[in-house]
Amino acid sequence: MRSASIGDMAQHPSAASTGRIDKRAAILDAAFQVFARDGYANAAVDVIAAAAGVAKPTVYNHFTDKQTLFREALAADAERVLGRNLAVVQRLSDGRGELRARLEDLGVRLIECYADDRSVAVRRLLCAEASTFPEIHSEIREQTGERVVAALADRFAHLVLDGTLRECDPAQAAEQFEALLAGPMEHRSRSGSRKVPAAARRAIAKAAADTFIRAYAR
Amino acid sequence: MRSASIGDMAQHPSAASTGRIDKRAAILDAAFQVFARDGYANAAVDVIAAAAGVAKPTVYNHFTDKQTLFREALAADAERVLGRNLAVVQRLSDGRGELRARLEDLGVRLIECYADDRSVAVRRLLCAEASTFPEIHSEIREQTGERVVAALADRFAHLVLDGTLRECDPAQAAEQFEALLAGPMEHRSRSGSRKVPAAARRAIAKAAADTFIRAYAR
DNA sequence: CATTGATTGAACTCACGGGTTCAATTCGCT
DNA sequence: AGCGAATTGAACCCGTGAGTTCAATCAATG
Repeated sequence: MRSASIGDMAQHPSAASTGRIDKRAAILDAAFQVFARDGYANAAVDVIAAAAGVAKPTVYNHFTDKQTLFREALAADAERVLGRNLAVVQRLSDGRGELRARLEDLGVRLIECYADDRSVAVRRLLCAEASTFPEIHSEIREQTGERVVAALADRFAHLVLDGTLRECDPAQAAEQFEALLAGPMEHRSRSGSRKVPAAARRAIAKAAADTFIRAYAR
Repeated sequence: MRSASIGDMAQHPSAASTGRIDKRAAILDAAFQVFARDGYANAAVDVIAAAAGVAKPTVYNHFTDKQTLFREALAADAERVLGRNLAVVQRLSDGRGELRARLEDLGVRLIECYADDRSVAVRRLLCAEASTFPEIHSEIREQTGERVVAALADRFAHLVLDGTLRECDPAQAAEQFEALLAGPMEHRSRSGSRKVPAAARRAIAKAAADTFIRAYAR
């Protein structure tokens, strides 16, 4: 038994009684973290195996090669991110309060998703390896960013129908609302690589909601 | 100090009669292209040297190592991109026509810069190697994206003073205007890795100007 | 023309990492 | 207990690429 794997098992609470099961999940998880930290090219399979508390051949037993491992790890995490985003967007329909309050709330929650470490890592990896993995770029991006905006557009379409929003193209409104959130977030995270503080995030959501209402509310 | 750098000062883009001069510029240019195409890790110095029409030791004669070469190549191209963007923003002050027309024009031109191959490559490399080159991330991003938005904010401040825009925070307005351009552009370039057609770009600029005016015009 | 310094090509060192092999071991299950 | 599949560790092969060395060459300057 490797002495290096001491703390590795501790990551997974469910790994207590895990003899040999769900090695696969552990590998995927470790792979994503290492890829996110070192980039695809710099990530060594040996390191991933160690991080997963697993021997290198085991990795190649589950995934044919490094590329496959990368694809699956990225896809898995992208799935989670997508799920959280969609859940947040769905909430908009439940809201019964003021439009402004509902939009601000939505904004804050979307920004939370956007700023999440895993989410940032997914976007970064996607962008970084877009040229070497063209397939992934289209697959994941389309099934993630695309669908979130589509879901948002759907919500907005309802708001147009019930007269809360003026007549407009819901898809465009959704695109722009997302842009009003993501753009300033990007801008903030430039100066200083530190995380954008919660207060600033609330301010961004407020500003986005304000501009959006001015442009789209009836 | 290299005495060879004497010739570097002479910015002779025409390398026709170039015996040994401005090898440096050629290397920087080739380096950027190769880095942009293959990513930092996959880019081989041998290949860069070949692309620049130069021997490998010559590369190491001008730049101590691969990292330095990367930094300088990226910085040089980021400079150009920044210059073009600032020039476009400055134009806004000259405009005498309708606010809408001026904003749409600005938008189209900014999108042009944004969609330019070199510009895309700079952003991609910056994002991709942000974790391995934290310094670059702050240096370039601050002195590029930051300054463009700042220049735009300055223009908007004038428009507030002369009553064209309502009273507002020009910095926020600038951030949002840029977001309304960049966000949808990103969104378009996701589905399909092809370039966003000119018509779609005009539509994005139009939509951005429209939303912006609704939110910020007096 | 000769000196000086940049340039060249080619070969070389060295570290790193993807992927494989294999015998020994362990696990899950009956 | 015992069987088969999965896991392990360790060594190994092999390509690749950063960075260096060196003798030969070239361009310019005095």
